[in-house]
Amino acid sequence: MWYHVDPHSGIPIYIQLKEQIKKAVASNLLKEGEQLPSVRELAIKLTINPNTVARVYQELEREGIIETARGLGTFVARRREEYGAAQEDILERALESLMVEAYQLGVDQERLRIKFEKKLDVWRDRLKKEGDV
Amino acid sequence: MWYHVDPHSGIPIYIQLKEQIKKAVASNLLKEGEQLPSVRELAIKLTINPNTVARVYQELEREGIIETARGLGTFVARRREEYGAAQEDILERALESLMVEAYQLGVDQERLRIKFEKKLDVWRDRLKKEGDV
DNA sequence: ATCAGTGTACTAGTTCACTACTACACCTTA
DNA sequence: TAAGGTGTAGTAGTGAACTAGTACACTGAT
Repeated sequence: MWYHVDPHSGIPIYIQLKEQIKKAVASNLLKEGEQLPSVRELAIKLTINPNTVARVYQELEREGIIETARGLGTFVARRREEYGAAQEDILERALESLMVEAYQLGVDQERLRIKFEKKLDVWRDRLKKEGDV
Repeated sequence: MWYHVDPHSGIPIYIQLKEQIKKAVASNLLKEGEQLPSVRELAIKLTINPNTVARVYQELEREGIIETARGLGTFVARRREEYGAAQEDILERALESLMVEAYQLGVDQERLRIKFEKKLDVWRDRLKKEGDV
């Protein structure tokens, strides 16, 4: 639908596509259980190789974001609820990167907090817009 | 000093080193004007090629984080204070990535906020510990 | 059983990221 | 002006990342 990809951007095609799908899922544009376009269909629409789409789907499946069934298609997985040490660690690093980035950009802490809160609100709205189930 | 690097980690050496330096600057372990180890010195300590270190320094200079002078050495630059549309954009993306990541990890918004605040405090402490100038 | 849909495996080629070797250019001090 | 420090430039090789071509395997409906 709204997927698009630029082979000349320097960023690998499969990364571009993967990020778009991840974001779509996280912002509830793609809802739980919803079917994604087939490997071939998407490949044709984006004029890329089916294997490239397949790779994206495989990686997303390994990350537990989608589920795929041979002969049937690919679907958005149920959101995981568990939250262990590994997740904790990843989030920790992500936050640290954000701090470093902000500093490098010349953004002071107060400004960062405001930005963060604003973004959090936006996200909350997106998730609530079509309350799932 | 505390730099270390693993050639077998899968992550490029120059990325590892660059991130360490960026983080050191952002957390005020490396202060404004402070001199970094020379290309050769660091290369020998880490048993890597001088050019790899040089690449790190070049990229960091392009990002405005350090300043380099032929024949003299390399130094931590003054922190930039300007804050334009480009910066705004980068920060925006960083925040968005964080939201997506958190969602994927199964972290709800409230928990994310708490984590964020905690991290912000840690960072504030680091910056204040040796108030510059 | 057959068909038309789905995802998958295998293979291979091309590009480029990454690192290293070597030699050069600049600056400061004595 | 010579020496010893600094960063830099050019070149090259190895390997892996990325994508594509082609053929296979599974599923559900007819």
